[in-house]
Amino acid sequence: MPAAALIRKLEQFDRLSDAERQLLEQAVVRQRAVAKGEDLAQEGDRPSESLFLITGFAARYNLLRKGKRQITALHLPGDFVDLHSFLVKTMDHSVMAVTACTLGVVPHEALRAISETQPHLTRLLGVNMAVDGAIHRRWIVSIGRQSALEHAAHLFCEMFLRLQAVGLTEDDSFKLPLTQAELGDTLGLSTVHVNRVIQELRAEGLITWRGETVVITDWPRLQQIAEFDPTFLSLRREPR
Amino acid sequence: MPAAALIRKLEQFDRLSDAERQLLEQAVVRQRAVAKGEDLAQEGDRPSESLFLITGFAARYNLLRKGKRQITALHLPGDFVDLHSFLVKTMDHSVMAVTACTLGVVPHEALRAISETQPHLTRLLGVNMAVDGAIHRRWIVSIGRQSALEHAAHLFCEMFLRLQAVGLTEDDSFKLPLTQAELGDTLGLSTVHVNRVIQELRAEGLITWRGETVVITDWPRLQQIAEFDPTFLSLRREPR
DNA sequence: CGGCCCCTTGAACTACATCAACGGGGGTGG
DNA sequence: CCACCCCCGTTGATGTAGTTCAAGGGGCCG
Repeated sequence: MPAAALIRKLEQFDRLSDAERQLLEQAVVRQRAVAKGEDLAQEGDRPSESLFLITGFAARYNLLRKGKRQITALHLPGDFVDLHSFLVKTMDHSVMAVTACTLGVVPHEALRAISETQPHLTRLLGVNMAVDGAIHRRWIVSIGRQSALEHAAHLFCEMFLRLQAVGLTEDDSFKLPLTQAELGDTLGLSTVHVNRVIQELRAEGLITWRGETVVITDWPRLQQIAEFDPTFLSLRREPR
Repeated sequence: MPAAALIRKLEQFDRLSDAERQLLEQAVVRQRAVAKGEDLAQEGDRPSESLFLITGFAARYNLLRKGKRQITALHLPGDFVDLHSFLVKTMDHSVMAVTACTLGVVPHEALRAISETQPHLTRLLGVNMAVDGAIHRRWIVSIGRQSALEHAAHLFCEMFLRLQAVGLTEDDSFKLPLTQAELGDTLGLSTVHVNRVIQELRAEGLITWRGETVVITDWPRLQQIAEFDPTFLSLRREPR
């Protein structure tokens, strides 16, 4: 069932019919494995297929002169990493495998076929893109107007809820397979400062983070510091 | 022809048939005028219609505790300000009229009808959302990893090309009806620093900006400083 | 004529960046 | 199996881009 992760993700937004589930299964023509650190796609590419994560973590990023890097999205199982490439044709960013990943491959022809005959499924893929956009906007707010501590707190809240929605949390903990340098490129901070912010979150008793395991030890206060409001994730199932 | 601005915008991406143009005209059930400074929509709303700009400038924004504001998108004639509300139901941000605006009102029922029977038009609305997302990502890169000067330069490049695409530039100049405070909320900077950055752009001979009129006096260098690559705007017409 | 906005300038402050260095753990090659 | 080394987290010291506070002046609207 290579499409299982994708189906679970879309079912966060609305119920799928059996027929729709079956169509999604058929749309996944093969799987692809990518090693940690490899690129799944690169800026400037004009791919003929879109990819979603079955297992692993991936990140969209852009590079600037002087080697600065900004990560613009983090993706986890069930997420499309480049659904938009079906519509906008040329990639405006690269995508890297943060951990080893397995991916489901959906040809653009299959997406086009869905868009021609499956309005409801098409809308759900649209919801998917819209939620990506909502997350992007919330990141803009965090980078633009919150302190490093608040911003980091917000990211932990977001990752917790997104992982919980796909069954990848355990009680108050989850796996976060990012280095502090990668987290810096996500938050727009230097590695050194990320380290200090993490230590402050720990010292305040808000989280622990050893190895890959994050434990949220004071959710209410973390949420309050981050000014986290989960609405933007659209994690409620309703008719669409 | 209340839908004219919208039609022109969608035709940036691909040709429309006469039938499609007519459907868009019918989808606009009325117009709405909003005074400068008023909100067109507010965070938490669950609107039953989407709005696009016929004339004027609008901005999406979020407020934080302590009154900090971040603008997450600037919109100009032809742009939907809340197309996603059709799919995600509840607004995760507010929208304000930066200038007096006239808006086209498209009921969600009309969008649903289009999604049921007009796959090509539906894809073009999807392109619209995807480009919004691409702009969001580029803003994340600018806020996160570029200096205030580079970021401001990038915004001027972006606004110039987007306005040019809808015929609102004249040679190298365009109207930018933003105050420096609003620009600060867009760039994630204080008003004072915006003022200094603008002065530096002027001193370097890159732009002039008096009243509402911006003139780009050295496009190549402005683009180079900003690391501006127009690809993310998808301003090429191709089959979708 | 009065009162706001809005732009502008100066001065002091601070959050975060940069530079430099070290220790531990895990993988790799000899 | 051991040794090396590189990546990753951590800490200290210093530098700086951007913030904050304060104040004045010009234009436009009531």
